[in-house]
Amino acid sequence: MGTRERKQREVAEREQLFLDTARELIREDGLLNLVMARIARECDYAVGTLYQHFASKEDLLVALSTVNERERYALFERVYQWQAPCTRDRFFGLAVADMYFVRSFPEHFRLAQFTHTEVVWAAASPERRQQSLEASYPIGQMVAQMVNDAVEQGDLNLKGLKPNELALAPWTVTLGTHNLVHAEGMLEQYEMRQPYRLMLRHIQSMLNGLGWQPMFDPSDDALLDEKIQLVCDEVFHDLECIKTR
Amino acid sequence: MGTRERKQREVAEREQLFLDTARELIREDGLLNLVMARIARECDYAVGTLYQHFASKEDLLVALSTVNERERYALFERVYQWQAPCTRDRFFGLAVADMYFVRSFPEHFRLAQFTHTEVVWAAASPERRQQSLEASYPIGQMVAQMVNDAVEQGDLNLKGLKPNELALAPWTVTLGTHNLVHAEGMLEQYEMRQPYRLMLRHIQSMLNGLGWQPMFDPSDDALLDEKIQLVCDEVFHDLECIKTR
DNA sequence: ATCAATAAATGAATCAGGTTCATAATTTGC
DNA sequence: GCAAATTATGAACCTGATTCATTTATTGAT
Repeated sequence: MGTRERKQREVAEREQLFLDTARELIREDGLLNLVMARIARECDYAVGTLYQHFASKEDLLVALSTVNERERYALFERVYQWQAPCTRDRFFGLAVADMYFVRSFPEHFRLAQFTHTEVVWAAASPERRQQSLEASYPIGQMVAQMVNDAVEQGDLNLKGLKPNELALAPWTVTLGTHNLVHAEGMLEQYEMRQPYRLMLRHIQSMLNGLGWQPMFDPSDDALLDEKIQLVCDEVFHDLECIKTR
Repeated sequence: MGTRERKQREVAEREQLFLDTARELIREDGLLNLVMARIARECDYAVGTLYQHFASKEDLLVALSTVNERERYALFERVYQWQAPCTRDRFFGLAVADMYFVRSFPEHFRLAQFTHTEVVWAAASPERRQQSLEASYPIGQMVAQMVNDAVEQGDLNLKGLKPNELALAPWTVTLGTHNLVHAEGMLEQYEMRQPYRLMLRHIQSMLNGLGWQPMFDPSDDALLDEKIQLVCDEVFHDLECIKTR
């Protein structure tokens, strides 16, 4: 009989329900206002049941971040599979994918930030931490592979860096941008609009600086639009196109 | 009589004591373990007295972040005053200054991140928020001025960007790096060592990408050392030189 | 179908820490 | 030296995470 596995499936479904509800509550009230009892109540379960799934609030947050990370992987994977003729366009696609990701999971950036704090990280169960790392690891591998592809095509010279070390450069640009976008009052102060469009432009400047061929004129707004559109059309045709201005 | 102003000074001194103690406690136990009662106890005051200075825990954190920000301004200011012959070296000095800053205030990055969260930001008093913005504003002005200087010298072309928009590029690189360095288990996973040295190299690549003259060969380790050393010697001679490897 | 054993669910009780506020101590003005 | 005003105090209150004794449901054997 499949009683045992039905049971397991039910448990897994409930866990997903808890996580989905938590994400929704975070979206509504913010990460810092998330209340465990509220999650349980919304799902019509007792707090104790919630704690049967998650060792602590931190444990739940790491689990949630892991789910998001898998979703991110899925988006990056689509770019990875994209048979673009130009290695640079393909890599640039990752930055665009990142924008699709934040649109769907606007709270992920802050959440990931939070879960990777020592205290929080330590308060999650070892299994959760393991799963979290396992979820983000392949992203790094994929990115490294795309860098390697470019090197093989002769479009890029590592100049002594490891693929991941080179990829760190654009990574910091996206991360830093998320950081600023989420910082209340920060960009407003300097009257910076369209931070994400600026991000894409700066990514292009960065790729220029890394010597990734062919060079790109970052001041050519129309060309940037074109490159963004290319990714939207060829990789994310089923999703509503992102807007950068 | 100077009774009134003596009183004011005493109050200001106590506020500083609270803030210094808070910073120390955060350094010891981490931001998330900061306990208001503990701050008061360490300073031999009652909690109520602490709350006479700060409207809430968040208010205290914003105040602390502001103090740090002023310190950062002081470091940047030194770079700004530096009469370097090369506008690019001078701008690069800001990134080096940032490293001096994180060395002295290792928890500032996370703190600033936290205080600029909507909930926290909203829970601080309007005056604190105002002061916080006022503390970071001149940094932006200074950076923008350095960009303008470079444009005037003919070392840089804004290509349609405002000075702050251009400066955003290296800013995101530093911010993203802090982010990753503070993310438990993240860089370790990809075996990335010397993240801050990589940061400086990537900053140089970014400046190349932005077309800031003269160009720099980012693969030249000795040259990078030289540029770092230059800033340490000419701007921060009184401080122990930072190490990037 | 019934019963004992086992597993799972429950939510009241416990505990930690932020915040308040009535009371006590101190300072001020006269 | 005294009343009023100011400031300091910390016990009490409140919210929310976590636990665990009790209740309820499931399983397996007869």
